[in-house]
Amino acid sequence: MVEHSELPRDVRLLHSFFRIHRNLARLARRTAVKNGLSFPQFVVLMMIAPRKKMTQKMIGERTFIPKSTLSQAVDGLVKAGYLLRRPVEGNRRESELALSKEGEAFFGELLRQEGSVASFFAKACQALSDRQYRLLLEAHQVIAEALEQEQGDKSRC
Amino acid sequence: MVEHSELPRDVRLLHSFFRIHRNLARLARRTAVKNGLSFPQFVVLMMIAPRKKMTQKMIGERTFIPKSTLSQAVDGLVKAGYLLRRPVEGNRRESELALSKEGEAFFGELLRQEGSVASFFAKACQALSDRQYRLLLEAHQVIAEALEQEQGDKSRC
DNA sequence: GAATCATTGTTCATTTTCGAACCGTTTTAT
DNA sequence: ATAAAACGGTTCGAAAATGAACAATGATTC
Repeated sequence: MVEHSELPRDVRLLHSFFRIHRNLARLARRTAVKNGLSFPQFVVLMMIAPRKKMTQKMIGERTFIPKSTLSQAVDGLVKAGYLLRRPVEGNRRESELALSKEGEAFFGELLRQEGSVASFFAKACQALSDRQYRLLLEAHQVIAEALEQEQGDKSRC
Repeated sequence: MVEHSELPRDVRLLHSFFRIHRNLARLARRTAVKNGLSFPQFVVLMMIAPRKKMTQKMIGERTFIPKSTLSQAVDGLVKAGYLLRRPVEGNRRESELALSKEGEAFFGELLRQEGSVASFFAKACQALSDRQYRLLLEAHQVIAEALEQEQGDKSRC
């Protein structure tokens, strides 16, 4: 194992997230494929599920999925009957996407499957104390905001 | 904005990581492409940089990059002169990969560029207190271990 | 109100990634 | 010692993801 403590703080933070990142990607992809979804499709459902409806534009802004990819992913989900697509009222340019009954059932079931990403996070969750959990979410919030700003920072920390 | 606090703890944790995940993927990909690397190639360098040398097998185990993808990524890096490849001593099956002088310089420079993933994490880093930073790494360690075990958990938390 | 510009989403050609079959090497079993 | 199985890595065809050009709509300016 590499001696991470020798690395600068920022690089170490990057590595820490990278490790989770790779695991998340691996587990999410596995869950998606097992259920006949592409990875972007999984991301779209993940994003829309708690809100029930969103515009395609909004999904693009939040997920950073390139719009050509997004367009195709959404198209597949609509054809599969998991999403309902219609133009936004009073704006024929944007599309509004809503989770269908079938989509809701499908995705709920998918997350509940043994071996799904969610099941692993359930386990991870149990390994954290309440306090750890709360502080983790707070820290993530701060970090996400930093990553979503326009410019990075050259100075080390 | 969705009312995340209504979601179960595990799903909320998943969403929290997902947000960082998408940002990390976006920024890392941007940094990679800007420097003529594919995403897996970036991951390989990221992994090998602090250790200087690793076997290809080891990289595969830690990154979860499919071996066909990994093989091609490594091949490109070798051809570009960033990695040195030779069979492991006493085992003609595995290959040992080492960062070349050029590779080290290249990757170091890449991380230092304005707008690189690392620069964004430097900024994020500054937004955290020492205590937050320490607790974050601890929590990540616990979570990564849970994700890397064989089986997930069906029960909620 | 016509012309120009910006925005949202789609299409399509290209590039990237992946899984399956495969090859050579090492290990295990008999 | 030989056969069989396991392993690490590569190759190659198929599938997925991407960027660039485009079409349709909406906003802005003169």
